[in-house]
Amino acid sequence: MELEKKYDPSKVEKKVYQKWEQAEVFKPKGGKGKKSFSIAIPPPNITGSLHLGHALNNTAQDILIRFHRMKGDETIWIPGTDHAGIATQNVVEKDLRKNGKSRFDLGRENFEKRVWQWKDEYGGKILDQLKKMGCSVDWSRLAFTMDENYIKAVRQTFAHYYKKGWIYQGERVVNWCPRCASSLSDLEVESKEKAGKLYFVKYFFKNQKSKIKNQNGISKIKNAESISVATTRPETMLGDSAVAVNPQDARYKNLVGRKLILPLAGREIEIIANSEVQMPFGTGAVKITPAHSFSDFEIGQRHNLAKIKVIDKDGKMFGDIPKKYQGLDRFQARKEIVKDLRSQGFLEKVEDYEIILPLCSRCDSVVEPILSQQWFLKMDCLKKPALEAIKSGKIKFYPVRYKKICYDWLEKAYDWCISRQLWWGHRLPVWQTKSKIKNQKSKILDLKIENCDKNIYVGLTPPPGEGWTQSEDVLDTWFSSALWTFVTLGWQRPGDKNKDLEKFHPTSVLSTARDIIFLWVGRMIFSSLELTGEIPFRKVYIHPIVLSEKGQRMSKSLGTGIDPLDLIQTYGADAVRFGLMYQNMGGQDLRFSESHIVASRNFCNKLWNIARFIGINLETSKIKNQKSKTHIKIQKEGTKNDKEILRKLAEIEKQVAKDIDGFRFGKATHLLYDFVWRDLADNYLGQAREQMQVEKTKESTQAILLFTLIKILKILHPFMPFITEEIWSKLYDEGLVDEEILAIS
RNA sequence: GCGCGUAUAGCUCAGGGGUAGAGCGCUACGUUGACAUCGUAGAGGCCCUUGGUUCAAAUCCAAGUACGCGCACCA
Repeated sequence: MELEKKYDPSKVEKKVYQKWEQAEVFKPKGGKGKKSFSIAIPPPNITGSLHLGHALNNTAQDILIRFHRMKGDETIWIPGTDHAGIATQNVVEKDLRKNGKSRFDLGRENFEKRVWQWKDEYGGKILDQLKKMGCSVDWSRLAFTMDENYIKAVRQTFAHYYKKGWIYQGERVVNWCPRCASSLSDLEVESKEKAGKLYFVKYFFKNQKSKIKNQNGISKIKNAESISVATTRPETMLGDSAVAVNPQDARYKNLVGRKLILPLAGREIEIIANSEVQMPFGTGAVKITPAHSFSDFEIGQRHNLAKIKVIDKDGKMFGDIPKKYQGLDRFQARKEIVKDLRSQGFLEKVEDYEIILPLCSRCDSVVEPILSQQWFLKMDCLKKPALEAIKSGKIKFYPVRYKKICYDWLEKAYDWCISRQLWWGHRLPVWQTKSKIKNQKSKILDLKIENCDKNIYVGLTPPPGEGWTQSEDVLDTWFSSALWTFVTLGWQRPGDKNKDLEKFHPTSVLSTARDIIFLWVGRMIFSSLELTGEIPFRKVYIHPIVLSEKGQRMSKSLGTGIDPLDLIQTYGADAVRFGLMYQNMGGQDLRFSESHIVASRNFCNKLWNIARFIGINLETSKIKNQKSKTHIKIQKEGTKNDKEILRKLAEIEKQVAKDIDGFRFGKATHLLYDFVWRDLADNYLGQAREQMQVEKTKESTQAILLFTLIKILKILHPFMPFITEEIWSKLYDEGLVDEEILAIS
């Protein structure tokens, strides 16, 4: 067997991948008594290209898949991409802006077309990257969260919830991003601390009204009877409908019920008692703005206060407010209002204060709590079985600490705002009509439920008849990705592919990063349990997040990102895979160091040269004619060295299998590295050289060398599939192994 | 504020109750040897701090410090 002196991945990888594809080795192979093993890939967003985190995650999954496939399990790994509503919309808008255009210039329909173009381009790139990584996914089952059947499944799900009465429409305060012009879920909001101010504003009692109105100077109203409130957001005061104090607060006890005149606006508001007010904070009196604050909304509900909107969806002041503030940007308005409060004597003092700014996780704009009409999904009934599945251990977490994190979130999750005011995504399957419905009980054919209610129709297809308009809103992107494991396996899809669902669901493993435990993992669990009656996966593997060597987040804009494709080009896919796993020791983060990729590249070459050494020293003609090529009589005849290497080899095989099973990829690669380099190359190869000089031990040593090579290729294959397959093919060409393709041997 | 994670060589990290380990980097030497993507030799460590357990602690326990992450409506 002749091998070139150096292993050159660029000559091998493409060829090998094509060979696998042609032989259809990635498709599940059934058989009697076969266990099934399945993974649905966390579908990458179509926003751009894959980063090192994806490379790590996909390598981990490919190791699992290849390991089980070689074990003889019926194995499937489903690839796909996520339409990623708000994220994708934003990148496409950004792209448009380069040409000075906005989505409004295109209009909704053309904008959607544009995003589909984007999807074709970038979705394709992402899939190509999976190939370059060597991922053994079943391409015949490629999925996208906006495939035709996926759309149908999403609508079916919406209708299902709606029928159960778990979806409702309501006017609530939601996180609103003025730039994205959409509502956001809590999980899409990031909090950042920032230096700000705390403004102390005097609200005067009603009987002082005339005095205030005639007021020009500060001195005159100084003695007027007033109550002081502290706020970080004075611009919202125009929407105040009360001032709240703690009923326990001796300072204000007697003032409850008194009327105040709202500064600048001149409206009358009341002092109310609320036990949630923290007495030590500020002045102990807090202004209540039900339309622009989550907590104030709650208080407002309880006290039946007016919800006065003063900030519009574009972030500008509007509504029933003094003319001079109309149309002002919210931050400009704050300046103006503070100025006016000061000049009119309402501003008592200003203190420095660290405020927590809510920011849009997609575009970094300051999020505005705004009262608006949205759709919600009730969590009460959905979360119970999910909690049970986690608690009971039906779903296991690796590392185990994430179990509690997921459980705690789910336990206190409240109703999920599922509507978004975007153009890209699954439009709500809700139609409304202004005209009176003649036949209130008109049956809905495709759902067979009576879902006409308040002129609302919910169904898979538009309702019969004229005058219906579909909701402009789209669903939160996680509403659809929550269905990923079972929709990709054919849930609600007619035809014979539904066998997949039976065979492969629940999936075996979900491998993902910790930052989407809430967004995705939790929601998959309750969605799957409700819709299929099954858990979506048995094990959840949470892999470390890949940081730069300095500990920063990998990010293109920071210049800290590393393109896995560049690494693959330099070092080869196997080296990138092995190097990433070598660093994956199970911590919550991983500081990526290229030195380990270098080491892995060298390791590949080491392996190559071990094979070369063995190839040179084998008398292939002899072995070829043996019935079983790896059959060797080592037990009795072996030297001390032989026994030692074979014992270690057996140990490694066992240990690596255990480690893969327990998601200890780092440990497995360390073991393999040390065995191959130290025990095999450094020690045994030298010993073997000597043993082969002696006629008595020559033949058995050759047999052991071949046996060890074959074994180690198999053990290493899930980690470094290309080089092992290439060496294997050389062995096959020489007639040293029976099976043609290592990946399924 | 609450919770979680991490702390070992210049860097990235293993290990683990009893002489401190790897890769990368660095220094010196070495190509007839499967491999210079290699080999041999070497420099380089209060194993975060303080207590506790122990014959013995880098390791186990507790507290502290630093850094990172997550959650939380304190206006």
